[in-house]
Amino acid sequence: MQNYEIATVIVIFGIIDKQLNILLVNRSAEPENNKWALPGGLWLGEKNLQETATDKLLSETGAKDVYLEQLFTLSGLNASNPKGLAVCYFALVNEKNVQLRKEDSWHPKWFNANEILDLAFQNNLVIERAINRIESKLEYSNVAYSLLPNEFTMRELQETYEAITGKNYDRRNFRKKMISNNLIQETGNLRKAGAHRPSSLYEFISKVPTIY
Amino acid sequence: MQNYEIATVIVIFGIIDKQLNILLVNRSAEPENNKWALPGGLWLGEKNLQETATDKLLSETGAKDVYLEQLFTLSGLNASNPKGLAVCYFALVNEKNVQLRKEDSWHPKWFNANEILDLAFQNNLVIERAINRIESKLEYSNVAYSLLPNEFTMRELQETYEAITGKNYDRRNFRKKMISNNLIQETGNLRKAGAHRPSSLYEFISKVPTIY
DNA sequence: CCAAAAGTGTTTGATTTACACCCATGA
DNA sequence: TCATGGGTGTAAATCAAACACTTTTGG
Repeated sequence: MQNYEIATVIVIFGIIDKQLNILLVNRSAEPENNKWALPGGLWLGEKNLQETATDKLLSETGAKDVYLEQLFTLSGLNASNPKGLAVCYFALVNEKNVQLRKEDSWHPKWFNANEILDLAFQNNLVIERAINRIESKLEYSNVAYSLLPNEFTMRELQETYEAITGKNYDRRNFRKKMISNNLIQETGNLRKAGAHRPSSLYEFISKVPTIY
Repeated sequence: MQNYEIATVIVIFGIIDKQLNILLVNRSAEPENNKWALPGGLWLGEKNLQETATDKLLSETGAKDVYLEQLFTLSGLNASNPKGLAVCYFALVNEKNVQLRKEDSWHPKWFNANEILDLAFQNNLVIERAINRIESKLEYSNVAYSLLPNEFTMRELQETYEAITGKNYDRRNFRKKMISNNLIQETGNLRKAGAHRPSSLYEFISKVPTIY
């Protein structure tokens, strides 16, 4: 008789070159050996689920205090064991703070979210749902804080939003909307960056995840 | 060493006397013996999770083909076993079609969602999240189909919405919004119900759950 | 003809969209 | 002084909210 096999799986998002990217690992073990897959690990029941996912995220990226939200739970994680469960999460990290584990035999690597190949398990489904979720939370929540540095320009914020939704926004309207949202505020600092007017820097008013 | 204990738990909503109600059972077993709790059962890994929840819903209410959506998964289901997981669902049923199991020693019973007592496990949290989820889906999805009969009046639809959100709507604006939503259509039938103008009957155009 | 609920349209305000010019800086 | 990106305001359109009278029926 087979035993329960419970895994946490994380869709880790980052923005690279103004594009939404996802961190994948190349499996060096059966099943699905040598296929690209979402990072994850077995849940042993020693910690709670959220902590397990947090730990996995930390070990994979070095990222702490980032947005991490549960997506859903899938059964049939693994075709060879019907008693498999995958508890799926998604996380948003500032790619600049990420240290990938070069020595890792699983070769973690960023992939453009719009060009994801055929992944192991049901990972493509998980990614699709993760992207839907982040898009729907973008407008009314502060999720994006976790993708950006503490201070950022309005343009960087806009580019982050555009990377996620794939849409382009009018600069003036975007600014008005963001400010009227009461999610961000000016820090009072300026950033000089070349032969043009310096830009004001903003920060998120709250960095506490809002879960619905 | 303790073993994994994985349960599915369901928040079953119905409208009774124009109020949002939730089906609870009175536990007749340890742990939390004699406390009210959400219905649920152990997942044995024989079927997938959704089917397990569907089966539980059927056995508890007799309801089939209803809206059933996964909410989230909690660890620490059960204080005595850290390896416990609760995969939580919520379902919407038309209370008129429900047959509670009178002979059941767990005495299933409807409770007004606004007057829920102190429940076993983390069930109060689960209910809170379930109510949030249903409210946020109400406006843009067809979830309500599952709470209503196939044909219903505009007023019944409005009362259903009001029961869930706790708000009152203007009849004229509500009607306009519902029709412009493209979720419902007139069936062409009328219902005569007393000394007043008969009401048109409506139906949901689609009864396929929309999951985001 | 009266009581009861169903059905309907318009006006107002709020929100969202579209759109173009001036500002501060470095080279 | 010029090129570059940063910053701002207004008009039009759309959407949401407020609001009251007429219709159909049964008794």
